[in-house]
Amino acid sequence: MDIRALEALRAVRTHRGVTAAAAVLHVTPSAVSQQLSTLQRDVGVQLTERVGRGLRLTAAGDALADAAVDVAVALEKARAACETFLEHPGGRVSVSAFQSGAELLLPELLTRVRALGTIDLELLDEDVAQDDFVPLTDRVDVVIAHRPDGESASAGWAQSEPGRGLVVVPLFREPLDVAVPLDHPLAGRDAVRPEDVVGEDWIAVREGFPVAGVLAGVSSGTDRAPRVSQRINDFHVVAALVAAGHGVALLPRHTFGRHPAIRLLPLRGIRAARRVDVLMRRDRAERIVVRRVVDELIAMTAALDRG
Amino acid sequence: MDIRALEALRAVRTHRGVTAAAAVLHVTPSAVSQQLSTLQRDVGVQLTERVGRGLRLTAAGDALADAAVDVAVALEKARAACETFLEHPGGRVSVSAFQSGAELLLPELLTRVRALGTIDLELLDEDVAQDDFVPLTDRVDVVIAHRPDGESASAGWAQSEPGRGLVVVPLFREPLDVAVPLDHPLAGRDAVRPEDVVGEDWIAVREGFPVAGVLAGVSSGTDRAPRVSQRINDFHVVAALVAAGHGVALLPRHTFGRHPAIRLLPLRGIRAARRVDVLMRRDRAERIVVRRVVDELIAMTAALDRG
DNA sequence: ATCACGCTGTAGTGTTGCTGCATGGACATC
DNA sequence: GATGTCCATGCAGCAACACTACAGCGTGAT
Repeated sequence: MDIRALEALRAVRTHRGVTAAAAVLHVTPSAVSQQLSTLQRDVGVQLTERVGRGLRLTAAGDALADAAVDVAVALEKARAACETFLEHPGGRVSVSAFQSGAELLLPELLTRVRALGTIDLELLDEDVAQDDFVPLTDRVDVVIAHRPDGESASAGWAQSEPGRGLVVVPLFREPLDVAVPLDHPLAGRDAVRPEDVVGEDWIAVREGFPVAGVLAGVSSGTDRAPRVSQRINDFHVVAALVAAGHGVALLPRHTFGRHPAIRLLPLRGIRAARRVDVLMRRDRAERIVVRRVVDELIAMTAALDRG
Repeated sequence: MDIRALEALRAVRTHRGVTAAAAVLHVTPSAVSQQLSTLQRDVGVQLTERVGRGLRLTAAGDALADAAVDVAVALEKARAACETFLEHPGGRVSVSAFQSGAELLLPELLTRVRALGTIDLELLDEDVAQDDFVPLTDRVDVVIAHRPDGESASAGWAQSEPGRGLVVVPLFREPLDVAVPLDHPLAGRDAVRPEDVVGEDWIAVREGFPVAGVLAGVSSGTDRAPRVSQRINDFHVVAALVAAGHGVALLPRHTFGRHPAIRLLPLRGIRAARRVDVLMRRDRAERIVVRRVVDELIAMTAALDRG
């Protein structure tokens, strides 16, 4: 029973296919396919089944993939057991964050981790759809992700059920405020209610991306649906559009609270917020250096609302 | 980090040397040595150190070996997870027992396991010194071993501390009675006391073998040491010698209670007994078929004194 | 009907891990 | 103090394994 084959099985599950799995494992699909077949021959049970032109794990394959997580965790614990005898646990840790989270967190994180000494961080900004955060954990040690407030962590992140190989560490809750230009009629207000702003032209994020659904909550207290005039993912572009008077938008408070050309108005009456979490593969989370990095993130965000 | 290398590390620890480890792994010492060096290069910590002309694990190596046990257990759990989807979990299970235990248990065990169906047993009788039962678990799935009564399991079996990779399942406690020939002056008694028999000529087992120390307990209540005239390990030879009037001996009650030519006299006043345990490597114990076999052993001996 | 996509075999190749043997250090014996 | 034995380790050679490249085939989309 080969470790690499178990790894391949996990990858096929999370990425729903041999080809995608092969990509993250940096091998050809043929190699993954062969690993699966040898694994299958070894255990004597059907592990995968064709569905359409794709592939899916059987119940046995699913169980084995779950067990494979424990194997990977045990292996990483073994490595960690040795690292405790090293005076300077070094190594490379990759961290990815969605765009605005990266802006808010990564500079200070890099400063703090540099101060720790021997860990060298590899920062990435990955702007992906909501469903693609979890697969990212196969390529990146620490994934900083966000999701709409209100969902439970296990509902927000697929495969976060215990044993499924995902560790979720909540960092903070960040309110989403209504951004208006400085010369907007509401700009002088301390806060707004949904009915105050539901009639505006809205600039939203693309469908499928995190917090896209939050805007729908604005209309929940009213009888109208918000009118979305633009769909822009980059919050800085959104802010520039708002500043220029092309509409209003929901923007994260901590990242854009000090923007000079727009005004952020808290929403009263509904919970408009996103939650920022750290996602990790359970085995990666065992690495001491990874733990250190996450500890820094927790310390950095301790002052923020943990909600 | 290779599984086989971790396995090699464990073997080097239990067998105290590269050569002995290589023997149980069915490879050359050179291969084991190379596995250790690649493992060492991988983790970056010294794992072994020369001591005399031999080799010993460092603290780091010891910790890694402990962690390696968990890896092996996780791997075996993975295999077991697949086997639950198999309707007939089959496979080979090897069982070894010390000589008299084998005589008492193995015939019925074989009958019972045959009745279960697809498991094929590989029986072995291994008469080894007390310290050599634990290393046996590397070659045999289920080791039936015995030890003097009164010792705790962790004292009796090296490496049985939690995490050390050994599972101990107590089976039963078997009294050791004084065997005398039928025409012996004491043969009519229901029981004897140490002072009754301490002056006899004793036939004992060789030093270092299980229950060798129990005879010393006979003299504890008296001021004399028992006179050992012969040292014979095979209980049937011992019984024949006793029957021929060449001395008395301590023999296990359940195995020799019905011997026609000797009489077994319970010892009053001291606890003269041995304990029979099942020893397994933790990873081997995870196999479903191994569990089945052990369950049969437990059921077979349920009627005996579990002490 | 054609194309595109995805998984799976097969042949070829590069790497890996093992064996066999020689070396050097450590303990025991004479 | 010299010799022999035992044990771990390095090196060369070899065999087995795992991956890549490519072709084939089934499925779904255009």
